[in-house]
Amino acid sequence: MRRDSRLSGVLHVLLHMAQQPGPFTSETLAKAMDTNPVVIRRIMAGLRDLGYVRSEKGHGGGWTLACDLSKVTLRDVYAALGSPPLLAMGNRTEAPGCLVEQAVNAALDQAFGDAEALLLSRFGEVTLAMLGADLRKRLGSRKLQGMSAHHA
Amino acid sequence: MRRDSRLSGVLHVLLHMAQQPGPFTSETLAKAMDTNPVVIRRIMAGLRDLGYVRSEKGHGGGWTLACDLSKVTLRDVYAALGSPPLLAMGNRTEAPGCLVEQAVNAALDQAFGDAEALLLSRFGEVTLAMLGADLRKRLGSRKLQGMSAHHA
DNA sequence: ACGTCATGTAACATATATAGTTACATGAGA
DNA sequence: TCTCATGTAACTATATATGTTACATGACGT
Repeated sequence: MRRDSRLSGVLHVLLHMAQQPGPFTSETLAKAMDTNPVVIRRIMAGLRDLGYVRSEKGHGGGWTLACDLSKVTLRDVYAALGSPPLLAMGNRTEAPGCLVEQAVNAALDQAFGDAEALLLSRFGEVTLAMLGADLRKRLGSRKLQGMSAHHA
Repeated sequence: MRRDSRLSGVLHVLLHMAQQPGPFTSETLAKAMDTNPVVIRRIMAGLRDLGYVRSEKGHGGGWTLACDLSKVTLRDVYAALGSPPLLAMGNRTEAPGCLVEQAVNAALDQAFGDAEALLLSRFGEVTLAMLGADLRKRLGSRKLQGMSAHHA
């Protein structure tokens, strides 16, 4: 399987939602992401359970943001997904009897642990509000590009 | 499939080989690692191509170390495996047209890049000789444990 | 009440990558 | 020339993310 893209996907959804008031149906969001509504519900389930978003059934239902975007970090979102594995590599055997394997594991675990810690730390530094601000900046420069195209 | 354990596996092999003079057949090594000889040949192929080990066919053949263990780092070994993916996560789409996706990718790429760079850097700091020294230390304390058990 | 809409979820299908296994060709040495 | 060992292709097994279908649950409007 290709690499896990759920974090990327769910952030995409949240940022789309932050651009305009909701609610958004899974189908609408799925079309924007070129995927299936069930996939949306799947990756959003954890966020709903933690109260970052709300979902309503029936007419006028769908997904709504339910958190302060400046208080939720990528690390929170990652945790809401169930904290899936970060690294593609690991030890052959955990808690091996073989001393050779223990020596190898010790060295690798050190490096793996450092990398995971750094990644989580970086995730913790970025809020959804910061992502939104970056997006608005990108939207702004695109608008300017459009205008200069008009002028040209 | 569970996480890629080839680096762990090949280091295990190399450390075993460093403990006594070779050559070692794939079958011997496979038994020590509780796996299949073909798996050994597979993960050793890249190391052979780069000259870190040598392989000989026929009677008395097998695998031999062919490098200065103090000059080869985990990073070299990782590269010899073909530099497989380090991270289990990635972006949904590379080079997306959607600005939302671009904003998400930019944030994640930053974190992913940092983590990968750190991991490679850590790999580069550890030589096979250092692993061997750590192993001998572990072998030593096990021997002492055995002796104190005799005394008790 | 009833029909429609939307989520919730199970079940199944698809795709991809590692690991394990079998089979056989190649080549070295006794 | 027989045996041993590597080199490699091909196939199987397994795990996981993703895509899809089907249906139950519940909310809203008529």
